[in-house]
Amino acid sequence: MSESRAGSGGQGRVGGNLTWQAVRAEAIRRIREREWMPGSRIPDEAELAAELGCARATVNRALRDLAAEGYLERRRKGGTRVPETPVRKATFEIAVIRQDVEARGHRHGYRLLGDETGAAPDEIASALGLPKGTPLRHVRALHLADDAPFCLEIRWLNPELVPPERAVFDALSANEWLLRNLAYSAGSFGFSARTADAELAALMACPEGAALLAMDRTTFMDAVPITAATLIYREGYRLATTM
Amino acid sequence: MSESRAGSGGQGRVGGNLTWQAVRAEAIRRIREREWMPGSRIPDEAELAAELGCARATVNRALRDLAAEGYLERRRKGGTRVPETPVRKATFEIAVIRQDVEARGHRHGYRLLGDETGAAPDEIASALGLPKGTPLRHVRALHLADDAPFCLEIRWLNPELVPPERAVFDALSANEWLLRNLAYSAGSFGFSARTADAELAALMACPEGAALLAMDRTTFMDAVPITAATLIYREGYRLATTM
DNA sequence: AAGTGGTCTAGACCACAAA
DNA sequence: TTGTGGTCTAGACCACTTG
Repeated sequence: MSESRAGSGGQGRVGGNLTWQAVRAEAIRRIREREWMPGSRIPDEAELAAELGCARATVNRALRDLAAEGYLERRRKGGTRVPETPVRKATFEIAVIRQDVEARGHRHGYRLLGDETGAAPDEIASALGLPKGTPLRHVRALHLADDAPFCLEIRWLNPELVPPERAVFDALSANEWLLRNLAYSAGSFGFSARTADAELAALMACPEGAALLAMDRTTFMDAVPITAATLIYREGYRLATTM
Repeated sequence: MSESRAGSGGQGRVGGNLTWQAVRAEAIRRIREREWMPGSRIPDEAELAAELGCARATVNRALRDLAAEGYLERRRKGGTRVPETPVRKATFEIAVIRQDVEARGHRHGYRLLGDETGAAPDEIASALGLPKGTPLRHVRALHLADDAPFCLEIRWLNPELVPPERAVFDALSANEWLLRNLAYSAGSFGFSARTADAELAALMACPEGAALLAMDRTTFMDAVPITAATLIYREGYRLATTM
């Protein structure tokens, strides 16, 4: 999705060569001004290249980028179409919690709450594709921002990949250890809202009944489960990104 | 990033040519196995191309893809590095609410709750970069899934771009009208949790005090504000994606 | 069967930022 | 200044899918 978007001066011609950003901009213009109607097929790459006066590869780069952003749909032999109702894509940056805290101008603190290995709850095991009752390492920790609770980290770990002897989370959080030591290859995550029960309220220093943002993730390395985690953020937390 | 990830049989050689996916896979392997250490610089494109036996453009495509995913950091003249603490990127698909409902196997329903134009609250005006008191169109609507409340849409609209005469939201939601009619070029969005007050509880048919997931967005077309919106989802809603 | 996008190559020039 | 990534070109072959 359109990285630097720099080019020679920004866009347009460079002595006769159109940049892919310029092609992209022209395509967006045509979509926005209904020159290319929703649902209709647009000219193929070779045609556009000839019309715009650039190489087909340049057109390809631009249209591929737009397809990744949801502006276009492309299929071999089927051609390129403007979607009836576009599904726009937005990118989130999943940073380490410590960095998140520091980026907000706070001092990061960390407290390990618990770390034991035992049979995983059924829902966790199934989310990781493991048989019921598989032993997993269960870690709970609290991240602080200027000494105030910021994020509760609740996690189940594959003990074979993250053995208690090798990976100690007294000072460095599992969140950070994993990101540094295990490059995951696949996974999923989601957002939901959760009501603070008495225990949560005590931990997060918020009123019982408060609404907290929860983010859950599962990650795998080549189909081998690494971890299932839930991160519960302090009251009022907002996770944001730009498009 | 990394679209189809197909290639000739998946990856690897095609009679002597490495695909960019194969180069990508090899790079990930070297990162994961610490052949390329975190923080260190990796060989430049020309070197890798020679080593792997492919064109530099192929290496470029692979490494550019990895950089977009957060696996690598690239800078001109600075070379390509493995980040100390990677910031992984994940992509969300922002679909029309109706499609979201239907994708979950429900029948979508819609009820317009209100539509008036008046001075915007200060916080809304400032989020859109408008002077205090700018008149905006204020629309509220409820989306239903099988007749049960699914999502409350609260929105402020730029009346010049979305005039009440031209854009009527009796049957088609503003959500869908906008996506169909105004391609936005920039914006931001965020997630947070919100407690249901009495009014919200009544609208969403949930207990007062329930935790609801809220998503807020602002969108612009070439720096011209289009809309600021808050979508409040039913209790228990989870917005998910994969990486 | 054939059309369209997906990708590779080899060579070239340029922009940017580090040395 | 100069090394490294960013991009363009022209030509080629291939893969997927639709007719």
